[in-house]
Amino acid sequence: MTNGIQAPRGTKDLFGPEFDRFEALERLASGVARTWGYAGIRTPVFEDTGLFVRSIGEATDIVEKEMFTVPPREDKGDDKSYTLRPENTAGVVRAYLEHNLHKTQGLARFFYIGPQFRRERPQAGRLRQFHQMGAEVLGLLREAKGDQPAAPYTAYADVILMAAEILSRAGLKGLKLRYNSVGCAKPGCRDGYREKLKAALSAGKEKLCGDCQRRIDRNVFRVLDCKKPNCREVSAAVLANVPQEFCAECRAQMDFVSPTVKELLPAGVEAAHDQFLVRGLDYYTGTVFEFTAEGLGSQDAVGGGGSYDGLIEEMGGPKLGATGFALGLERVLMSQEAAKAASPEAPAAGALVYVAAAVDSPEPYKLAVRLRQAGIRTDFDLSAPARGVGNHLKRASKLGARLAVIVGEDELKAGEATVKDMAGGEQRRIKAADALAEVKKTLG
RNA sequence: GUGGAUGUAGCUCAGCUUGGUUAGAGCGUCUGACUGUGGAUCAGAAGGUCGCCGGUUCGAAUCCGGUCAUCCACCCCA
Repeated sequence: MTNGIQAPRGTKDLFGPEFDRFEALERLASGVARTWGYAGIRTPVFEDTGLFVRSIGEATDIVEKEMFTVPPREDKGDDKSYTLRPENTAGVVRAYLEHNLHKTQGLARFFYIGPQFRRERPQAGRLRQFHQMGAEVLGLLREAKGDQPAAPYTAYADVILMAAEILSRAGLKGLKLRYNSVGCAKPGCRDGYREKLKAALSAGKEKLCGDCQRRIDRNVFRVLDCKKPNCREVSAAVLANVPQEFCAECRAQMDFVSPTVKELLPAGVEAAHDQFLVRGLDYYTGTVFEFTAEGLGSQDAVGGGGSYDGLIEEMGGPKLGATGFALGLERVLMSQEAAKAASPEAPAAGALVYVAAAVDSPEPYKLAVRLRQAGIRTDFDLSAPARGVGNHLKRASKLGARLAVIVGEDELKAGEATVKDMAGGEQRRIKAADALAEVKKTLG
């Protein structure tokens, strides 16, 4: 067909077996998100242009040259400029604030699935309308306030592990997780490192490509991301001499996330700290990450994300942290097909188990992740390091949990866990190692 | 696009007619009673630019003007 109308450049029609695979992946992703205790959200496909400029950043490639923008219609007295969303985090944060969720639930966990739009030159794995599945944890208290303690770093690991779970269940081969810290906006953190990088890279400026020479002033970190061999050589030398230097909190975040994620990642997913990893959006702080897989050509990232502890405040909200990820569904499908993987079954939405951390330790969280990885819908409180048992049971009952698995100081010392039936109230102590089997048996 | 109504705490609303101490209630949230056991009850706490801008006034949530937003009906439409 050469003379008629065709789908716009960079878009595609989805039908037949492709539609079925797409739908199966959507079901898998939302099924996993639900077993991890995340609730769904759909935000508008377009938003005020300013929302993206403010969140993603004025000097980013996305905002500078890749947005589909509908200009204002001044003749109709309309001075609003709208833009098709290039990503979904800004919309979710906007909705979180607009509906005052920081006041009604404190910590919110959402997942979304939907089309995103970027006006780039299409290539394998890069469309102008593409689809993402993502998840966000919003409302992490960064420092203690009154009788509320600061949130632990669990949430930052949680989103990585959930993304890994989806990709792994999707049957992708050669899954690799790379992570890094990009520092935060606190004085002396990212700023200090940025200046040192700038100075060091400027010294070897002539060897860098034209783009990178410009990036030194505009956005130094993107130099580390350049794929050109000369630039890589220069940045490798620079990184060897200018070690990353971030604030205590950013380091602590990484010190928790790194071992926790490595221990709990699904089998077959490799993980490595990669100081070259940066992100193309300005709102990221602290730990960032990216997943790559086989079968994708030059665009080999299937998903990525990280924390964005400054964005909620930047958008006019309170000082609360957040973290999240997004997966490119078309890329996941490409990789899935290359791996000749069959469309996997989504985990069934069974009864809810609540894991109660009554002691400040990573062990209860690890237990929760293992239950989820076994397909059991499990809720875990990411907002506090530990709570009293009564407080936890109140939450469990409000969430409608069928079972509560309590790990407190006694249990931790003994290597045990208490499994309690929320309806009848009966409970028993078991070996922590038997918890999964016990929960499975009880749920039938 | 036309007409009507409404903006007060996270939610539902009272207060406005007749301007006057520190703007209230119920629900929700958090904390405690109950230092490791939930749903009930009781007590306490947090939470507000009274949509925004201007005017009148000694004084405005309250009166006046403008503006923005939302809702309803009509028109049109998937």
